[in-house]
Amino acid sequence: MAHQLENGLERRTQILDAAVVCFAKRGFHQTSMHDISAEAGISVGLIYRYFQNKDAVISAMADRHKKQINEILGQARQASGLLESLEILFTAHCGENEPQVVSAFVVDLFAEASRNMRVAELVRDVCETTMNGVTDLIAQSPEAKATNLTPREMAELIFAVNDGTLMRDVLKIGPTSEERRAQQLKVARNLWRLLFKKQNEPAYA
Amino acid sequence: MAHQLENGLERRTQILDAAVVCFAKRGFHQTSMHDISAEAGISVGLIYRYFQNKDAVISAMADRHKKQINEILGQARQASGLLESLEILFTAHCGENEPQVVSAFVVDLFAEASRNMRVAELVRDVCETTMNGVTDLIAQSPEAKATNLTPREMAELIFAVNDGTLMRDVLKIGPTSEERRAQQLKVARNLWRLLFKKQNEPAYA
Amino acid sequence: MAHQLENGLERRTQILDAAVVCFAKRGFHQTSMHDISAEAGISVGLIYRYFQNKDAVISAMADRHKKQINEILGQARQASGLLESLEILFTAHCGENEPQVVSAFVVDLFAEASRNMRVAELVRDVCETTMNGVTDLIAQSPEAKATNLTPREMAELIFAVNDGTLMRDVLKIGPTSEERRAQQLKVARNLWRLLFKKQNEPAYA
Amino acid sequence: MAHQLENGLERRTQILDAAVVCFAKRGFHQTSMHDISAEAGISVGLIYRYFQNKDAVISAMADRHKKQINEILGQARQASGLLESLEILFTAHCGENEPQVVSAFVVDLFAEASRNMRVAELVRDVCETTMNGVTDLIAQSPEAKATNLTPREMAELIFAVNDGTLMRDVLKIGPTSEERRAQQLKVARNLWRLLFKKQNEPAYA
DNA sequence: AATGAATGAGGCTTCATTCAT
DNA sequence: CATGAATGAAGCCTCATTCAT
Repeated sequence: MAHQLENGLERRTQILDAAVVCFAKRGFHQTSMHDISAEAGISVGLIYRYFQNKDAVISAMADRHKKQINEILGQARQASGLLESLEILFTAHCGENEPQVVSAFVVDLFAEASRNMRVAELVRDVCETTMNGVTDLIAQSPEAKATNLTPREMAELIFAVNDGTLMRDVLKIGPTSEERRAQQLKVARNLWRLLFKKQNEPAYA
Repeated sequence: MAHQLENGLERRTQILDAAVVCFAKRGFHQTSMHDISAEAGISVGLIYRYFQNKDAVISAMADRHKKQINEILGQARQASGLLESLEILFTAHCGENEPQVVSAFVVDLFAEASRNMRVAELVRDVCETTMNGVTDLIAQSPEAKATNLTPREMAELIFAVNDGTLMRDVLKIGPTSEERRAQQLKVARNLWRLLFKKQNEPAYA
Repeated sequence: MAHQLENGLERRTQILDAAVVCFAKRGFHQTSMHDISAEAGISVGLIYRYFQNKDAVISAMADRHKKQINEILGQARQASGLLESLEILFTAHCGENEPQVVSAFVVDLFAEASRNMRVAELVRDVCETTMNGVTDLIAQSPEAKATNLTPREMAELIFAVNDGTLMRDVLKIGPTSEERRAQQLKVARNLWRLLFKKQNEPAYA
Repeated sequence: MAHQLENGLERRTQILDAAVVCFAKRGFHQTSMHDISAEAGISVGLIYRYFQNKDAVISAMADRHKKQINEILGQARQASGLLESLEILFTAHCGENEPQVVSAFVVDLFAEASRNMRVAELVRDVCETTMNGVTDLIAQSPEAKATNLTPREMAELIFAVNDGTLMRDVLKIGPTSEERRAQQLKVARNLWRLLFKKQNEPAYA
């Protein structure tokens, strides 16, 4: 029984892993169920044992995305300083080889959210949760500069920059992905520098 | 002949007007040619007289988007101050009744850019052109604060915020669209305030 | 415009003609849309211009069946005597070469009626209309024997026999279809003889 | 071994019991093997241990139907009079709570017979056996009126009415199933009255 | 120039059947 | 004996595209 549940979860994971590859490559609605099954190395029919239909796969992907983001938020909370937290959050979508979050997929997710209520709710929830989490981190941090901005407003700026960077990432501007990521991080850091002192920077400096 | 060209242009415009409505509502790939023809009040076949195929319609949309953004950039350049310029650029996607730029469409456009080279090139071009334009505006402006940031870096931050805001806009968070727009503008202004002095603010203050 | 309507009707008729052949041969649910299109000599997609889906084809078939039966009832009403009327009604489903009503199709129609409300209503309506029609014919006819049966009861018996004969017809019992039909007619006539005098038979005989 | 055969028979019965429920509800070809397994409370695979394939289930159902009808014919033969015999036969398909014969299933069976030789033979056999049985009963009965009809012809009429009634039964005309059954029985009795004297009715009356 | 009927490939989904456990 | 995961063929339906009128 436990074995079956395990198997069920593994299959779902296997399918979602295949799906995210396809979705990132071709988008939700240009990806056929056959594409997913081929990528997963299973038959089409098997997908339907684990997901009611294609929409359910999309919703499950959105759901998994939410969980991944929440995990990353958890990691960010445990970082030793605000800037490190922000870096963890920011870097989520540009991890070395296999980014935990694939920009093309996320942009598609937002596009889908504008038409698919189920997805919209999930994405909204992600946004609110992370926004609140970061607002708290900022509020508890001694590093805020005197900018006349509330922690909430700072968080809003930070996420606007993160999301904008993510959105532009799909354009693949820049020679290599490494350079692109470095460039993106520099932009974000420029904002952080406007908002926060370095952790080890003395307050009076 | 001139008349026919006129007609041709009008037809193309009519079709693209219909297409953007459909694309924003349903996305590129869930919009059928029939949807567009119905929205335009013409027959399906007629679309093929003015566009080679559906992809050509999408490309033409991207092209038109590029022109619209360039127009807005032109307006921004003629504004009397940097902040006004930025506001013109920012407000492009949340004009009162009929926004010149519809967020759901733009997010779809970016999603499409990640798969469609022709679209990717157009969008990249838009980004570079506007980025350069704004960098110039900043460089020529006396309003920059001493932030250790180059005009380019400031422009990067500004566009990251603009795009991030656009992307989140599709989530329709906020009770009314007016309130949503007001909130979005506040976020952007918070960044501008970090970067620039008010136009009439004396330099020595 | 009239031409298009004509065409529309012709196409529908063409499709329904093909459908009834397939339905009689294989049954509603073993007939594929491809079967119908092949029989009609058109493409699958074209069927969907004239019918919303397969169920709509089935419903339309039921509807057409209803109209055909009503036509036959009309002919029966204009016959010169009760027995001739009954013969017209009875013979409807065993016309010489191309029976107006194909027994296998009708049995399927009844089977479908037990699961498909739309079809059930149509079939019920056919039954009631014809039953009422024959009841009237009997009531107005001088040929009824003194059997203590009301016209309605006679009609009920007559239709029970007609339908039972139709149902058994699908078993193809009997060497040739001609002999089968002759045999079926004999059974029906045996009932009629129990109920009615011959038209030219004097009442006192 | 005996135990296994027993088990085998029980399993087959269990499966056929489930199948007839599904078949009556949805028809042969809209019933999936999964439907049957779910109704029987067993796994899909198990059905294939007892039946070669779906067609074999259908054939077995037809076979069982034949046996049930033969049983009913046996009961009818042991009745004390012709009319009672006929009533037993007629009532078979409208037994109080769980009719021994479900009309929707039988109509489907006839529909199937028109395409499936194996089923057709079984149904033909049922028809002939019962027809012969009733012909004999009539021949041996003193209750026949002087109608100039042979026992065979009477049997034909009786079965035509029985089958016709069965076929119409699927339309569920009439408020309650009790009333419907009462009405159906009245129709059949009207025929019987035309053909036979009451059992205790003196011959000279 | 304009229509919309027609095509047919391709996508989503179901389901009979098999087979490893 | 029993399960149910797995397969893949086949069915329904949509839609980009063409073409006769």
